[in-house]
Amino acid sequence: MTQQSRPVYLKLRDQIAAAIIEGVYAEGEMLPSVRAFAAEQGANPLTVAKAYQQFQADGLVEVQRGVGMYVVRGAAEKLRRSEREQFLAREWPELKVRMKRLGIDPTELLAHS
Amino acid sequence: MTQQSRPVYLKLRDQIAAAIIEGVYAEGEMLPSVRAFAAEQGANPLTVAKAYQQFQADGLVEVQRGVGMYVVRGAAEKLRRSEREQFLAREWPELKVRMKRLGIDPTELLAHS
DNA sequence: CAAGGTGCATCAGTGACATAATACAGCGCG
DNA sequence: CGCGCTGTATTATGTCACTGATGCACCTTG
Repeated sequence: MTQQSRPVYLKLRDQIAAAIIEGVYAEGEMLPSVRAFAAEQGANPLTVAKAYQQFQADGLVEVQRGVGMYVVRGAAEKLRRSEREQFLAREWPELKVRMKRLGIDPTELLAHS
Repeated sequence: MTQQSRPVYLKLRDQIAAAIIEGVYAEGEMLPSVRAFAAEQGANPLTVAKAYQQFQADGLVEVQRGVGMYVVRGAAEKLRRSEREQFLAREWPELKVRMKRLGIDPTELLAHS
């Protein structure tokens, strides 16, 4: 049967993204080192590095070799915008279809807030 | 960068589940044979069989050896209920948190219907 | 310079996934 | 019965994402 568990590096990636957006890792500040974060999360440093890499590629964090990775100014808002766009374009459409198929009314769900 | 492509057998499984709920494969009727469906989808018969297996295990389809797999009566509603429950319990909570973080107002999305 | 911290490149191992080639057991129909 | 269709069990192979261990280059600090 196997399973389909979300890869660790993606979980970490989402977790970090949320932290950046919410200001836990404020702009201009340093991200936890790959080793520190790995130890904290019980993961492998390389796996953490893989999660960090995407932010670096997107220009959301800057690497100072031998020092660490810093959150770029405007990263939080930039990240929020791109994630928002991704969500609306990719996930929401099929999500809406699926909810309709399951007989779920989105407006009803908001009442339980 | 790798990918994160959903396994084929899970895609097929979702596709079939949707078809059952929507009545494309009506109750009492026969599902496409593993070979036929495999040829149609460009997949391997074994992969299709793997997708079918879950429905069989959940008692949603019945196997008549040498004949084919039939959709059990009440399968559509049963499937809808279980999927609905899954969605509300597992996906929606974190989805709600995530939407809030991204500054997305669910009510706004309904306007685009 | 020496020590300890950073990220990162390289190589390797593991397991899920998909495909393939057969073979078998059961059923329907001519 | 014989043919063709069902699902399924078996075995094998190949691929690839994921994870991990090791070592290196770079920086800061004392």
